[in-house]
Amino acid sequence: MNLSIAEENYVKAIYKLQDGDTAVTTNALAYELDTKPASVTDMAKKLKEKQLIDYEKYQGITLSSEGRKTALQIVRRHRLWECFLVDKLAFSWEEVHELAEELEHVRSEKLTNRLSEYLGNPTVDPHGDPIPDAHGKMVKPRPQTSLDQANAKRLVVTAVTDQSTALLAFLNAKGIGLGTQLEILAHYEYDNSIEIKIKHAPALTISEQVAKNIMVRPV
Amino acid sequence: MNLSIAEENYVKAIYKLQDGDTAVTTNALAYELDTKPASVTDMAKKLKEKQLIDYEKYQGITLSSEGRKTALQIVRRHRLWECFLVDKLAFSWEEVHELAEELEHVRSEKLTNRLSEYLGNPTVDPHGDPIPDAHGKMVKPRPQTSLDQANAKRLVVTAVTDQSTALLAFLNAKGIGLGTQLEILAHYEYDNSIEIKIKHAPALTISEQVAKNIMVRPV
DNA sequence: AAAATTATTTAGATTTGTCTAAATAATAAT
DNA sequence: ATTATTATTTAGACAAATCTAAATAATTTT
Ligand SMILES: [Mn+2]
Ligand SMILES: [Mn+2]
Ligand SMILES: [Mn+2]
Ligand SMILES: [Mn+2]
Repeated sequence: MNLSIAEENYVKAIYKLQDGDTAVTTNALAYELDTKPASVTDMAKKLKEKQLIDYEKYQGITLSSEGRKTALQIVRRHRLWECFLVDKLAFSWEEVHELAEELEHVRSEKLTNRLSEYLGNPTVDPHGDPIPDAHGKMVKPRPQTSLDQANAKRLVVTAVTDQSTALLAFLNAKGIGLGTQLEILAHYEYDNSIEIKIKHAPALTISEQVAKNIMVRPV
Repeated sequence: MNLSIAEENYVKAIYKLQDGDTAVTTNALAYELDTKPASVTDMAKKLKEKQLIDYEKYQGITLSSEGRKTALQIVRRHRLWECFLVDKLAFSWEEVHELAEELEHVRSEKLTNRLSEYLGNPTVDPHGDPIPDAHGKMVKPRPQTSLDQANAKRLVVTAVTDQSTALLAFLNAKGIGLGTQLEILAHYEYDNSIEIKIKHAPALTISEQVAKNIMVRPV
């Protein structure tokens, strides 16, 4: 099956939005891909034709098993390139998504596998997201919760769910990255902000919105 | 100026075919890009509109100075990725052109420059072709001639002009690569074939066609 | 200098991916 | 149970990149 770049982007977006077997809505997909619902409907028909998705009028979209396989390959390439950019070319984590968005469309299994090997077959990308292996298998991430719901006091950052440049740049500024260890000093119930302390740095307070997007596990 | 992948491929092909200020013909470009002359004419109008080429009906195509700048950037990216694939991912020289043909279209100066730096700012690619620097400047290659016209007896291979997989695979089989030192043992005037000797290997005879595509200089 | 050949361009279609505006379906509010 | 709102689809259009077939220009041969 030879997919265009546009088709690949749709398949990847559906994969991202599909939670379990809940169908993805036309509007959600349009918003994610920064396009119009009418365009999504058009593409849905094409992807159904190619048997990458299950789709019935007004019923939303789910990936077929073929579609899921395809999505995992694209995600694999995306995350491997992100690793390359960060580990080898010294890009920072907020710069790589956009570039990987293009690099992911170079469809060569040999290239992908060589790249993976060259990087030491990494299992997570610079944002803490798991990287599918050549067969589409991902390591099950160790149990993690968002920072706003963490019980333990001493935590380590394992991933970031919102990967917008804005949030990542904010976290950079505050010295928070993957692997950063932190301690919860206080929860303020007024706005659900959280006071945390990172080693060798003054305590700081972060908003609920930020805390929701930081994944952590007990250290 | 935001160019599509198709437009970039045209600009690069024109750059490749244009020898000095001789105009590139519609047919030559169609053949190079594996497309039809009618399509070339269509694209010529678009590229002229964008001021990347000079073009008048029936008069052929030449790059404008803007077009030349653009072409050099694409060539730079292409050749850097080829270096990456060979030097870092252990691809062999006949495999990389096709992949670089896609990677070259990721337009990020930062990525390009970081990649160059990571590779040690190479000045020639795996086929012996010079790599433009960030300003489009290339090292002037040291004087070289094709093997069929070489006078000296002891030579070193500096480049290959035909980069088809067929030729490169043939050269691999015969143990000939960039930097290979060889000695001319005989010219056979019957078919202009050449007998050569590479260190630690039996002598071999290569056809005129092969010899024409191997660039050498005296060792 | 015609005639024949080759090169190039035009005219008109097609495919892909997108859009706007209008129609219809589904869902929520009264 | 209507009505209003929201979500989705359809109809029709457009730009990009390509094609085939036909027309025209340029070049070469006789
Ligand atoms: Mn993408
Ligand atoms: Mn990522
Ligand atoms: Mn290309
Ligand atoms: Mn090359």
